[in-house]
Amino acid sequence: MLGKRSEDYLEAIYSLSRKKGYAKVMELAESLGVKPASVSEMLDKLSKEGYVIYKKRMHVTLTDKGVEAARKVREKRDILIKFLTAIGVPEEIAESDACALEHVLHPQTLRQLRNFVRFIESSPAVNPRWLEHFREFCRTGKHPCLKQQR
Amino acid sequence: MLGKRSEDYLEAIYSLSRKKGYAKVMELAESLGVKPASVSEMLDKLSKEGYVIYKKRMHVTLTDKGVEAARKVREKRDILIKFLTAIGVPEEIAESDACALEHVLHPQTLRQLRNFVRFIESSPAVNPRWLEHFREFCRTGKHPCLKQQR
DNA sequence: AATAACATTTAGGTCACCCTAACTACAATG
DNA sequence: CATTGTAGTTAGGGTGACCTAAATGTTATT
Repeated sequence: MLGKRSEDYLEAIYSLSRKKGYAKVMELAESLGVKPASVSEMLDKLSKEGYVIYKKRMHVTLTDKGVEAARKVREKRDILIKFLTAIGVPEEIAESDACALEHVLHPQTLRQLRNFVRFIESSPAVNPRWLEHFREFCRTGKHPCLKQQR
Repeated sequence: MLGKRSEDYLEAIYSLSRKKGYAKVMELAESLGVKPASVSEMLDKLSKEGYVIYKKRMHVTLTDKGVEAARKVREKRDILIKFLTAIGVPEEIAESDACALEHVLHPQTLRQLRNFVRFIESSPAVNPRWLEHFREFCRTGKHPCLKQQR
């Protein structure tokens, strides 16, 4: 089974490939915050496991299996980013947290998050009332519906 | 710095201590899903680092430092559990996911999650309208406000 | 083509955790 | 009080992911 970190590598290869059709060791090292030696190593593993096509000193491409895996990762990540930014986490942080989160969540949990994101997105208004309220709550610490109470 | 797994150990010790005032190796192994040998080892480490008081073959207690650390973990976990169950993740799963999540989240993310939980809790109604709507959305896949549309 | 500059790989570690198997301390019971 | 069972420890390994330093292959420049 695909280790947690392997998924990150696949996703990184996927992203980098979108432009040029392949990825290089250096770029991967850079984008994963890791030394080239580690990438080299990991690529061997991924290639043995059939996720990438990789001959030493050549560039990397994903196999079909690899693409599929990478897509799944991307999809999860997107849900998480959307959710996190919706509740007011700054983009930067949302992205890196999403990265970390996607590994550990139970599919059911992910399903609910997906639901939640869809729920927000499918709301009649661009900013549903309650989301507005939430934002205000974050600013003021008070639920706007309780303003005049107490 | 306290490794991810160390936090789990501290939290487990904390929980087990609540009743009897201390924890035993076996219980910890059990509750962490790990063999006693591993616990023994970890306890040595935690004690060297000043989080627990532990003499071989005696029971374990947390130092003040240990309690503080454990409390932080518990607090994070609670927020996460509340949030996850609020969006409809089953209790069981929410608990184990919360466990995994607490390690990886940026403080800012956690802050927003905390906000979100408080927001829900401080709502005038026990079940705010939108939460009802969300539940319905989960069941039916449709946003209730759009019922008669298209 | 020779050399310099850069990209990649290899070899040999480290670190945090976990495991098994064999051992030891201890308490309980006959 | 000797025996047996249980809790805990030790020793020795293993794994995954990372690193540094020293090759080695590749490309570009003169």
